[in-house]
Amino acid sequence: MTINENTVNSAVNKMSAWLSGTHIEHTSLGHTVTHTSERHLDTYEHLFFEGDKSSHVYLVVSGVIGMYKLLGDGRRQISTFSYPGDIIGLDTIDTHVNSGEALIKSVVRCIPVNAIDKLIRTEPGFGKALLLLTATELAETRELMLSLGRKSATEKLATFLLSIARRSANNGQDGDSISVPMKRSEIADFLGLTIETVSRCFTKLKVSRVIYLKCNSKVEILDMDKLESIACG
Amino acid sequence: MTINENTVNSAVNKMSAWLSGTHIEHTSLGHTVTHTSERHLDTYEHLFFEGDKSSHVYLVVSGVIGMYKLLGDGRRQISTFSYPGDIIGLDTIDTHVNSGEALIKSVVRCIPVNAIDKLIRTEPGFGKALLLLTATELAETRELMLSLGRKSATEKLATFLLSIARRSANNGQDGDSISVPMKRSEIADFLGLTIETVSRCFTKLKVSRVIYLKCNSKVEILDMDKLESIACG
DNA sequence: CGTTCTCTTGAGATCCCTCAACACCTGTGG
DNA sequence: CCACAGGTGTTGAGGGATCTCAAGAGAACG
Repeated sequence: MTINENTVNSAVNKMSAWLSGTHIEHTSLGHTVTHTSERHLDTYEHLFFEGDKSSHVYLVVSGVIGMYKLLGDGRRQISTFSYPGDIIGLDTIDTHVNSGEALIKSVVRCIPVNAIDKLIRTEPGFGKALLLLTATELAETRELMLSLGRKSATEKLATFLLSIARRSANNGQDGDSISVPMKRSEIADFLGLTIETVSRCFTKLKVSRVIYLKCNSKVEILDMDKLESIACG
Repeated sequence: MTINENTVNSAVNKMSAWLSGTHIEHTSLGHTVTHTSERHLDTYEHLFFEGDKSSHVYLVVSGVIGMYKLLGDGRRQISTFSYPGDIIGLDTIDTHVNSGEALIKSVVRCIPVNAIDKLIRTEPGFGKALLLLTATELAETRELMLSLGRKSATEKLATFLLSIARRSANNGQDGDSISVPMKRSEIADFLGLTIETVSRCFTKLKVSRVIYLKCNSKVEILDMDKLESIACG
């Protein structure tokens, strides 16, 4: 078996199918899958908190979930934003190591962990697909570390906007006109900056005609080459 | 199956046994396992570079391997240090996303990826153990992001020393007298700082009697409570 | 006993943070 | 319709943590 990007995409698709039940109906696991349920979250509502026992894995159906950790004095680091199709809880062994909060109204499908265990034992390829997804998430997280540890504020923001643009393009949407559903404070906590610095960097990119802001949550990328060269230093 | 820290430790042990062959001898996979080989690395020798096709997964036998990424202008971010017992390549799908370099003379066992695939298909529990390891590594990486993004220089160094101390204690060694096998420049590239700042923070911890330096690679922790309170902000 | 590499320390520069004021938007109630 | 309040984003001024540049101290090695 050759493993490449297509394999991963296929794993993502199959995974979504498995977890939302379309795959499973035809198997002996139909019973288990009827136990999955949807959960609707309002803006700022939490899916779970750091330290909670982990009972489920979640498939994001719509909206955006932010995963974060806090320091004692309130400093926050958002480790990832989870979009529709993403799976939440792959970093979880026994208890949640992050808190998960809906940034906007969101819907998730809840899969009990014992259902996951059962799928691993009984569905050929499921465990492998889960492993590929987790490996991909690990690789992405380490890419982020490069941003956090070694890039300047503007480089961080450019990198962030590019990652959203690429995600958009991968989903068949326009990669040049992107939607940024999170607030400045959430971007700041993701990039290890303050809201003021994020705002100033947006202004800098605006003034240099690299981006155009239709509104605070709609960014048009005017000069993709320049954005990429800023992002890579 | 309840998943907790013991499960993970057991997974690590079993994984090491599987990959070094002691488990496998008794199975039909003895043939495959004879294809694993050891590789000896000198200080600064690379195991692989970012972008290389990934042919193997590696089990660290001795020494320390640093995994890192570079920006175009030479800025470096080390994403993890791999110690004996650790597995390298869990973040890898098709090509390596990091470069792997030996920080000191090291030995690794090389397991071809197709052998991994075979083990997943034939050894019950192997895929699950691999998934647990990858999930643990993801959780640890996200913990690091909190350090990188939100902690001060001294807090970062304290956190780093603590993590080494905990690893030592877990291996049955003295957690108060730890070995720091990496240079200042490697610590700096791991914590997102400069060597000068790392040096100054060492001095600060020394002067405030939290640690004592026998030599540059041997740190004695004099006040564990204080070190922990510094690390958590 | 030089040479080289690493680490430490100091002085000044820089980037980002802090604090503060204000602009903008939205919803609410008079 | 306007006044007002609360949330969010922008901009400015000043300060501080870390970086840069530079010099020198230690350690390792032939």
